[in-house]
Formats: sequence, C-alpha cells, structure tokens
Amino acid sequence: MNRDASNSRIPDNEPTGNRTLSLDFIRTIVADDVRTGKWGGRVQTRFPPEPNGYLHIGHAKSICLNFGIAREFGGKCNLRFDDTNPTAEDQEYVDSIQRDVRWLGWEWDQLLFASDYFQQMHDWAVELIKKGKAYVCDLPAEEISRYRGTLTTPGRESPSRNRAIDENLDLFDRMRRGEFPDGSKTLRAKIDMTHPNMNMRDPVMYRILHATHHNTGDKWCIYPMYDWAHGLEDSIEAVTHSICTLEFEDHRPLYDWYVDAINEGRGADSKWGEPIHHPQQIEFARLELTDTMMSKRKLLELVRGGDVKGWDDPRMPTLSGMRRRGYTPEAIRNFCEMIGVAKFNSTVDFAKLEFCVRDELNRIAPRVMAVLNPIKIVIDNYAAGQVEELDAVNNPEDSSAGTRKVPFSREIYIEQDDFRETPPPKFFRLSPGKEVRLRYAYFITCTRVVKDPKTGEITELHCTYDPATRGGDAPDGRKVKATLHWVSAEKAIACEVRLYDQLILSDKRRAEAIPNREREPRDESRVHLDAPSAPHDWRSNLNPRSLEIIQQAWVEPSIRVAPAGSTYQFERLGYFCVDSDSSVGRLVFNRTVSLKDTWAKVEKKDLTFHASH
RNA sequence: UGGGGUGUGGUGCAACUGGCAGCACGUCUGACUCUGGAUCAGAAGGUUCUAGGUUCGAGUCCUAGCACCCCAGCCA
Repeated sequence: MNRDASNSRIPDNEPTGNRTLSLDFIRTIVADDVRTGKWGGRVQTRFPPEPNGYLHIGHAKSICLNFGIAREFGGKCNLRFDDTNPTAEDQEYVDSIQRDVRWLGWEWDQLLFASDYFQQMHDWAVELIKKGKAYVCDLPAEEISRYRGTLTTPGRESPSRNRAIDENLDLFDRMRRGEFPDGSKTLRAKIDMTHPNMNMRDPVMYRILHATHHNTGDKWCIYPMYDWAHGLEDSIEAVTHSICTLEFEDHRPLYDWYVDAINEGRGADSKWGEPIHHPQQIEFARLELTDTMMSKRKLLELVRGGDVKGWDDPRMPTLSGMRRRGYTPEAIRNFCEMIGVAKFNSTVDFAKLEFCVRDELNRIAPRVMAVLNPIKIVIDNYAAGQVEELDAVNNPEDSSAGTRKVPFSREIYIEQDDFRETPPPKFFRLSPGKEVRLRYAYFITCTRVVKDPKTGEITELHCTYDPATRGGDAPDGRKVKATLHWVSAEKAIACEVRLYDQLILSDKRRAEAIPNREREPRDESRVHLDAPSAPHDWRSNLNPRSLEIIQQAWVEPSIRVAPAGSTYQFERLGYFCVDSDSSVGRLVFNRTVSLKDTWAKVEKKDLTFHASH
C-alpha cells in the first residue's frame, strides 16, 4: 500500500499544477482551511463508492476532485468502499473499482471498507440509545412511510418512540443477534417528526437484513443506513473535507446531527470518552453529459438486458468501457479539470470530452493507413507483381516516433468516400480525369470507371500513376488538391472494425436523425436522460445504430501484431484501438473517436440546404 | 402548499474585499499543410433570470419576484 505523501503517479506539473489563478469553490474552502490551520493544516479526503456497479465518467469527476485536492494540498486521499447494503453489492464491483481508479492514474493512501467499522458504528448506536437519542421502532416499512408525513404536512410520532431505554437496548441487541425477521424492526434516531427537512423525521439508522455481505459474511444481520454510517466513516478516518454531490445537501443537517449526538456529553472526564472528529461535508454538482445516461441502475439494466455486451462495452460511459474504447486516462483527467467544479446543475457537451480525447491521441497515437469501405483501384501502368516499400512518417506531431515502410502495388484500395463519379462542388478528391496524391506514394489520375453491368454499381477504378512523383512530390512542382490514404490490395491485412455512436439518443439527436419528425415544443437542449420515467420510456431512446460492424476492413501490414489496447490514428479517419476480442490472425479495432471532418460538415450543410430549398 | 439549492454568450466555467464581463469547447472566416487532421490568425455570439433600490459606478450590495433542480427507500 502506498503511504507516500503523493496521491498519484501523475507528474506534479500535470494536469492540475497550473491551477493557480482561480480556485473552484471547494478548493477555495480547502485553501482557506489550510491557511488558517483549521485542521492543523491537514487535508484528508476520500472517494467513497458503493460497490454496486462499475465506475463511470461521472465518478471520474469526483475521483479527480478528491484525489486532486489531496495531491495539490499535500494531503491524503483514501479509497473507501461504502458497503453498507449487502443486497446490492458484489466483490466484482470492489475489484473493478480499484482497477478503474488506478487506471485513471490515482493511488489511494489507504484502501478501506465501511463494513470494517460495523462494530464501532454499532457501539455508537448503543450509546445513542443510552442517551435517549435512538429507539427501536416496530412499524413496518409502509407504516413508517405513512407516519413520516409529506413534504408539506408534518409526520406523526411512532408508537414505539417513547420506549424505555433498557427495552430499546434489549430489543436492539436481539435485532443484532438475529431474533427478528427482515423488515420487522428498525433502529431510529429520535429527532423531530415535524421537521421541515424530511431527513430529520426520525430517520432509520439500522435495518434488519439477513444477507451475506461480501466483506463481513454472515457476521451481521443489521446494516447501517447511509446517513448514519457515512459521517461516522468520515470521522473514523479523520476526513477533513467530505465532498459529495448536491442531492446530499439536505442530508448535511443529519450528518452533523449524528456526529453531534455522539459528541454530546463527551469530554475530558466523560464516561463516553473524548469527542469524535467532526468532518465538514461539502456538496458539488454531479457531472451530466449530453446524449449520455449515467444512472447506475439503468446501466445495470443495459448490461442485464443484453443491450450491451457488458460493463466494459465500448459504448458504455463507464471507465472500463471508455478504456476499451481507447479513451486515455490523461484525456479523462484533462476533461475533469476543464469542466470545473460548481454547484450549478449543468450538462457538459460531449464534444468537450471528445476534444480532450483527440487532443491527447493526436500527440501520442502512431499514424497508420486503413481503408474501411474499400473500392479497388488498378493502376494500369504499374507493373503487375511489383511491390515497393515506401517511407511513411509515424507521427508528424512527434519526430522521435520515426518512420516505417508501407508496401505499394498495382492494385490498391481507397475509401469509397474518396471517389465520386460526378463530384459535387468543393469535392476535390478522386473523380474521372482528376489527379490526386496517394499519401507517401504517387500521384494518380483516374482514367476509367468499371461498373457491374447489372446493378450499375462501381466495381473498380482504373488509374495511371506518374512514376516521377514517387514519395508524393511532383518534380515539376504541380500541386494536387487532395491526398488520399490507401492500402495495397495484396499486402493489406483484413480486420474487423467497430464503429460506435451514442447508446442513448436525446430527443434533439433523434430529431436530427429524423428530419420530418415533428419537433417537440419544449427546449430540447437539455434533455434529462436520467430523469425518472416509466420503466420502458427511456429504453425507447436507445440508439438502434449505436454499433456498426465492418466485417472486412483493411489495414497496412505494419501493425499485424498490434497488441490489444494499442491505439492508432487511421489517417484521415480517426483514432482506433485494438479490441480485446482480437486474436492472432484476426485484428478487431474499435473506433475511439473520429477525426474532425470538415468535408463531412460541408457536405452535410449542402445537403440540408438543398433539401430545404 | 414545506425544506434545501442554483441562475453569467449555444455549452461548461472565471471575474480579489463593488471598477472596461474573461477563458475553454462548439460555430463561422482565412492562412498553412503530403491527414479536408494538426497548427496559426481572426470573427460572430451577453439585457450577467426579472423588476426596483443603494452608489460616481452593480454580475458582485439591498428588497421583491420568476424559473429550474433536489428531498416523502428499511438505496447510496
């Protein structure tokens, strides 16, 4: 376990090192506390996931916040599993969460489990009972709910509320020992059934759950509720800043109440002992992304329902999905820094995440040529059987990446999109009679189009090449408007390529996809994909075309043995990484993100222009 | 109708204790280019939720509204 002061393997100057000019509101609080010596200058944070699902990009924001703050202020950050509900949790998630936090680039100070504190929490609960601040309630769930009242009407006190302390002690002990069935009794805090804050209306502290826990096994059959447990966990760990999301804002009074209740009567000569540490809870707005659904419950539904292949399906917004998709930890960390931290409930444009991914991959990804939708070209004046090995630059952004050889031959493939028999305006790729450059190879001119006599479909193109342009430059100085990527038809290797689109489509995107569809009158710029809805409602927004598989694409032979996870730029197409489904003779690529495509934009604009005129 | 929050270009965030509203993404131009990528240069885009008030001066302070989000699990 890493006990260093350092909380990550991330170099100090990146990505948060230059955040000096304006701190977000949380870092401002932390900085003030450090400056005034509130906790003796100590900073202790924690990332507290419940192991009931895989981590997603929203968690990344919280992870980078908590670990980042610890690192920036010379503090420490723990990974603590908030594992208080055995019915939802699983060891698989405990493992995946650790993997994903590390992958993101962080290292925790301590690895902790809330379940390790169950005995301490139990003892404190007994203390509250003895102080008359907690009682065993006989009401069943529906009755508790009814007694709670509503948002606008006060609740009523439980008939069990004024039980004698000794009876409460006895009952709670028998709850613990397993004398009562699930749901038959609860331990509740005695606060105020008329409190305007619903959380303060005698909240449940413990429920009976005869369930096996992934960490404690069958040792316990009572489990603490979040509100009771969370502040105590923070207190035990001496957390200084307990950072959580906005929905816990009105739980804060309860968070404070519990710690204060334990501390009541504590002091130097008290039989209860010294006061316990009281951390400060601070809330920030969780991440929302356009066209992305980040509800753990719904993601679980997708996994269980077979809509995706698993938690690490490259379409999933999970960290494991993004990793498989080819997103890098640096890109995600950068993104998290870029979006900032505030209390406003906002939705970040997915394009921003893609920007960060491209930004990073552009720097590090080796370039390679691949043809996804091939059309064959026969170069009539190039000798059959001849093969030339041409020099290609591996990464124009990084001269140290060197060069490689790419084989050229009489028959090659180019992209279907790179040829138009009747080119539209501004199309300056290949068309009959036009000359273009084959990257790193030769200038070619299209001389003939061969079509299937029955279907009229283009089957191949015939071209001539100019031997003087070898390498890609004309000695006479003539220019071409376009440079096309290509692969040798005989030397290229076949591979599978998987193209992804958003799993869930907002109404806005749906409307774009179906132009004639009547637009919704409401503002569609912020569609809450995570909003509560009828069980099947959100599923109707599933994108049927979220995955497109190209069974036979072609890549240059230089990456025949590329290992799973390695990332390349397919020139002019995008960034692709080798999927774990790959086998020795069969490469499978995931498209991580496409390159920015100005032509596609122009073409689309022209199309919509003509369609509407 | 209770309580807790939040409102700044299309989007996400800034703006020290009042002093010319900035940055990034996106969009659009242009330059350059053996990736229609990258890079570079530039532009458009704001009634700082609204209305009053204080002030020489208000995104910032005061008052009153409006809108949106969260809360009635023995989930977290």
